[in-house]
Amino acid sequence: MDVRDQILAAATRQFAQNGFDGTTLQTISDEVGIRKPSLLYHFPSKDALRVAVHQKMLDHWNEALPRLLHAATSGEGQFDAVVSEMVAFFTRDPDRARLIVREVLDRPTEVSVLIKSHVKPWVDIVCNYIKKGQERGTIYDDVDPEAYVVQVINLVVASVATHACIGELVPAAQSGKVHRRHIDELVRVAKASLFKSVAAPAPAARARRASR
Amino acid sequence: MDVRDQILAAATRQFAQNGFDGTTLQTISDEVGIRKPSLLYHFPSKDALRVAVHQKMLDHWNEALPRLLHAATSGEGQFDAVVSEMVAFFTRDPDRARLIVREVLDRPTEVSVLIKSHVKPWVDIVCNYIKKGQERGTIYDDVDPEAYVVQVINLVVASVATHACIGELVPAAQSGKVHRRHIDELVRVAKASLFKSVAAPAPAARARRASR
DNA sequence: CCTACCGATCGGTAGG
DNA sequence: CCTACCGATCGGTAGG
Repeated sequence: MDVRDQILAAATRQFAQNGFDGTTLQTISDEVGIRKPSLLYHFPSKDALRVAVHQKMLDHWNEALPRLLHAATSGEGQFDAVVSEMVAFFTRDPDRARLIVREVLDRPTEVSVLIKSHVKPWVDIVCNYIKKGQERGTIYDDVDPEAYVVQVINLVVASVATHACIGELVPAAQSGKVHRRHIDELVRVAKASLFKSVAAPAPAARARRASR
Repeated sequence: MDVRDQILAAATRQFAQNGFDGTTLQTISDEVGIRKPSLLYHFPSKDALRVAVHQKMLDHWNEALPRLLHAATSGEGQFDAVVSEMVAFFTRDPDRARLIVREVLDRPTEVSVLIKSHVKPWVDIVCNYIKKGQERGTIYDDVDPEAYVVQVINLVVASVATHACIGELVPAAQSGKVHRRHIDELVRVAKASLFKSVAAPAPAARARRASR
């Protein structure tokens, strides 16, 4: 891996973990194994490094989103695909979620314009899908499409970002994946508040009931 | 208002807005109208000030929670009371939500032990209520009580904390309260994914449908 | 990519 | 509650 990518990786980790103001160019340089002025040769300022970190994540996101939105086409399957891929995207590297939440808190106005240009179009697509479902009668009539989508995104990102801390309230059902219960319930809440047809409980839920 | 409270108020606002590391004792002193060493007379260190800020919020919370949990006793009413009071508590001063989210990100292990001692007992109470509802048949069988409660708390706090930024994706239905749609949908999602009986749509939802 | 160095600002102290 | 001041560290530059 070339030096520039090492710097980006270290910066991403530390910005997510300790925040932008809580991170110094010194600690990033230390992690990479170079001197501070060498870092400033690759990125002209701390702020330029921050922008580069977020640009890289945005690129990842813009590449993943269209693929999954066009992958599935049938009713409930599409919804599962979108939510599952979102969860997968963030759980694969929880620092992504933490980074977003921090940026939303630190620079709300800047993130707001970025959301309107990059996220809004995708939200609208899912909204249209929900409205069609309402006309077809498969989706609850009193769902507020825009607000619903925003809440689900909010729920997924916040859930992953805070899981390391909050997740300990929900002990693992068994060894292995610690956050399966957490994520399963998230998906269940999102679906149960959207689709009229209550499908048969998922295997995980059935197993849980059996063990009580 | 005495000086100590002024310092606490200014610190709360700035910690929530710019984070702990993004706030300096100088800017807090400036807001209060005193010199930095005078601030350090009231609070021995920056960290002591942080602890005091969080202690004050925790006191508020510990005072509000038992009152509302014992206020309502009947089925769906109790749930509404708890969620509504939670939303009210945080929207009354959104900085409270931002402060919590920041602390969860900045000091996950410390917050974790605090949650286990101060929040866990209340979560257990709500969980028992959910389990009774499941036996009685009023609550969905495949709800995972602990995970559900954690997700709802997560949703409320994150929703309020990020509303200033994310909320702009959901334009106001009309003048006045900008976030009514946002909050209404939050409560709807929480309830629709819990209670089997789908009550008549709320007035707001009916009005929204009529306007389409 | 390094050494050497800079002004500014940080949290905190001395002393009144 | 103030003035005066401190060592440490910050982001960043000069120059090679």
